[in-house]
Amino acid sequence: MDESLARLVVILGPTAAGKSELAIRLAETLGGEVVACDSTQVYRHFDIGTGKVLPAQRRGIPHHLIDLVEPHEVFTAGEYAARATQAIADITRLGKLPILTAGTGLYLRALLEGLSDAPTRSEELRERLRSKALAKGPLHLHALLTRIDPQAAKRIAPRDTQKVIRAVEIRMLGGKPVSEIHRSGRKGLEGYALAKIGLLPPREALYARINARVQGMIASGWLDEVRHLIDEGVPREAKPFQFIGYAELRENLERRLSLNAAIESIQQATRRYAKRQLTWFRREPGVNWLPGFGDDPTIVTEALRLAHRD
RNA sequence: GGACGGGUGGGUGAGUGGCUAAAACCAGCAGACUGUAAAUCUGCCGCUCCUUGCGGGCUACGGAGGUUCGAAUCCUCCCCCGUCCA
Repeated sequence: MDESLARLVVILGPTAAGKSELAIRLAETLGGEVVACDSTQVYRHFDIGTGKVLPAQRRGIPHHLIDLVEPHEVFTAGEYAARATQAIADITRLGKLPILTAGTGLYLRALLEGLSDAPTRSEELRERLRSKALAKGPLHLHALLTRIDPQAAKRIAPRDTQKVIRAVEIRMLGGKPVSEIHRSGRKGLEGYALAKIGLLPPREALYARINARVQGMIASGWLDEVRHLIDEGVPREAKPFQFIGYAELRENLERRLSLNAAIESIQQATRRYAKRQLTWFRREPGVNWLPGFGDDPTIVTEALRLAHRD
């Protein structure tokens, strides 16, 4: 492999597979720093439920791209890509090895492959479209998209209002059909030799670990965290309150849901999330899949070998 | 011992003679996804066969019989569960 390229290790896999732990181990032995690729960990104050590695557990390894914005702010894949590119360059310049822990497929793709030059989201336009969808039904918006951008409409399910709105937005703000914009420039990350390591524990074991992890989060004060967020006035519409668990626990605090029911529902949502992550990552090219958890010694050994090989 | 109510596919549960392999929901599986992505959305979901078709066969609504051209649905007996009375 090209000696002039800087190395970049990417650890990807479903939630609870042990990405963070593996990243720290690799960082310790290879002289690296961790860069999170996780859409939820960029939010400050939402710590336990998002599975952040807290400073005390980082064993001196710097962690980047965590706690970037306040709960009421909107964060986007494009912004992530820009900041991650910067962080990776900075780490490399210091002579350290950047190690990405990727749970959010879209963010990883935005970073590695880049995004097309499409307009960023416009809250005003979205508000208009959303109320229209509410008044006339989700299919109405799709019909509108079919009129202004038939190609894009064909690729989006009529009821997928979120994606329909995005397509309409691109078409209206960008002045060109979505397909045309997507065909144009897409600048990905360049200049790095990638080592992609995928964690793929057996499904049953993964689910068991997810269940246990949710219990563990509760035991370590997740409810207090949520109570505190509410007391601090974080509005219920704030984006991070959509993350798995936060809505359920708020309901529990409002006495509308028993703790057991909340826990079960969180475990279930997390299992489904893990499945969606696996579906996404399966298509990721060039991944070296390891059949176990990131804290398993044999997996660590394998991962070290893969991280070295370039 | 008596009186009711009930036993349906992995779960909850609708169906009360043919349009029913059996609604709906959940779980599960598979998939899509270029700025909300821990989001949003789609498909499959008894077994099996093939020429993959609104295709064929088999099995299925507690058990065993019966009525009927036809039964998850009606009748008989039995088993189990719940509530109430003794």
